[in-house]
Amino acid sequence: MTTRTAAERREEARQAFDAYFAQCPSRRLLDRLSDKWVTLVLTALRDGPRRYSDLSRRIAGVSQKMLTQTLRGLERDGLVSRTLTPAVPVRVDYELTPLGESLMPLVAAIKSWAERHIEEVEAARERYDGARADEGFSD
Amino acid sequence: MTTRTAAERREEARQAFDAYFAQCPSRRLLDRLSDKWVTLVLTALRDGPRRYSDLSRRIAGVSQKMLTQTLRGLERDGLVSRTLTPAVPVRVDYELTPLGESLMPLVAAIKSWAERHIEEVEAARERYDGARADEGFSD
DNA sequence: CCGTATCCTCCTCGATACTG
DNA sequence: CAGTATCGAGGAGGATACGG
Repeated sequence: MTTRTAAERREEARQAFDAYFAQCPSRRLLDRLSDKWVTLVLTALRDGPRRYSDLSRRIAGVSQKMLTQTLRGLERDGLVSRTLTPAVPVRVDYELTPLGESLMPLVAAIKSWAERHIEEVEAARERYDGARADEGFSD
Repeated sequence: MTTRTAAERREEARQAFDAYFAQCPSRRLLDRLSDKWVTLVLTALRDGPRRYSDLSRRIAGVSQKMLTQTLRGLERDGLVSRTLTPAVPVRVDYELTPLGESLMPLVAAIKSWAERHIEEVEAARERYDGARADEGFSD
């Protein structure tokens, strides 16, 4: 039996792997942090609560959709808390939770590595691109 | 005078911000690490050099395209080195550079935070989703 | 064995318009 | 002020086929 082709078996393996991979804690964390707006929002909240409109102004170029979506995600994950003050007009404040705070050292660590090593990376990149250019493409 | 609309000014701001943001070292690092395959490749190389075909087997579900693309990127950034042995058939080995090695503690730190706090995140998530469900959507 | 080139499909994100 | 709803463009990534 096994009328499955190699392609089919591969496909199954991929799906099983995806399912497993989606559960991986480090992966979930990286997926969160890698989001373009997440670290910016977290950083904007570092010094205390901020209003929605405040965040929207401080974080240049963010659309309403992405800001809301990002905040919702962070709230859902318990990294940020949302406080609604029912007045007219309404007032909404966002703030880091203790869990969110505990993440900040990690952000700092990333920042630190990047600052210490970015020049090496840039240099490597130029070497690499330079080498490519040499090996003649010339059309 | 500025005949620019608010939308136009916003667009300019966004582009300027994008350009600035793209330069940010932490961002570049996060963008690299967040790539689905990067951490897997780095981890697969942790214990020494590996052949291309070896990596392709160890990393379930990766396509040739993505594996090559990932390795090229890492090589370009100086995190991984590529050694070609001209035989028939060819043999290619990949290995972490010292720069690449220096990144591993960071990966470990992420792994560690995730493992320590993932349950809090999951719990928060269930609370959040549960609360949503309560506030009656019932269409 | 180690790739590159092409096509094609999701899926994310921004723009826009509307609501409590 | 603080969102939600909808739509369309663009890019990332997989399948497939071919080259050194």
